[in-house]
Amino acid sequence: MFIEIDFNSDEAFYVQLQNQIIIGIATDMIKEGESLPSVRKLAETVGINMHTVNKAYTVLKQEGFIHLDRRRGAVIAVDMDKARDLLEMKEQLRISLAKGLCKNISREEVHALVDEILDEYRKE
Amino acid sequence: MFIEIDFNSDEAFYVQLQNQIIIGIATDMIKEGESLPSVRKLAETVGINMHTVNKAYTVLKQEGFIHLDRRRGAVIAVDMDKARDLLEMKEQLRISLAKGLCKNISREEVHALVDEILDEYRKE
DNA sequence: AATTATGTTATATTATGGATATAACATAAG
DNA sequence: CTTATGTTATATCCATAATATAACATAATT
Repeated sequence: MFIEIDFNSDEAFYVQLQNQIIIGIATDMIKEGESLPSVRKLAETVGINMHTVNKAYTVLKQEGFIHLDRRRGAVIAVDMDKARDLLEMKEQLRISLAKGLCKNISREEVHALVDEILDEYRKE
Repeated sequence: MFIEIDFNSDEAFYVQLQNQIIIGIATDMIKEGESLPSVRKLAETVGINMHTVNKAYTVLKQEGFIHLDRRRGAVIAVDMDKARDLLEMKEQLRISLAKGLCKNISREEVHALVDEILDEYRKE
């Protein structure tokens, strides 16, 4: 299992789960159609409460990354809607780019950073 | 004053202040060397408590956007350290780009989004 | 010199959200 | 029939956000 909780982080446990699962999907460590462990199993293996895992799964479902059904568990099923997804990413980038502008980070440097990160994800 | 609190937002008041001030700096609405209102004045004009403004200012100081001194108030003074600032932005971009990968947003589309946002900031 | 405004610190209270602990339920799998 | 599953329901504990007062030292103003 590629999921691990940092108990010293100030990030909420359920957010850590979310992010690691999303990175897992992005890097093909877990693929469309495959299942995540049950809420109880994952809770046990990473050492946190069942309800915390359940919350992460619920949010991931709402954001269109997984589909929950009783037979197959938490199945990776990415919901796509280009217009909506682009708008969402735009919102997420706004503050970071404003900070970058303040700090004199150029457009080219941002592009380079984006390429770096995408390359890292593609190689893993 | 370009700062306004959305009392219905789920974002913390002090985070709203932070972000709006950062955007204010990025868009040159407030320039290096100029001062923000005192914690008490800003608190009164936007309708929140003094300590909430103080927290926002304290965080902005720690992140290197303003400098607090007793004579001139909260002065815009952006601290730059390219290596550190680039690393910080990289961390901030990681999750958003992972989400984008899951949703099949291409490198070119991300670059276009970045350009869009930067253009918006530059025109204001 | 006295007053005012400032950032700063301290304490206390309330509300909200994160995390945990049990428990129970309907349903699907074994 | 038993087990495991997602789901729902309470309840408690703790940290954080926000507010309310209060006080203090220092700088600016009068």
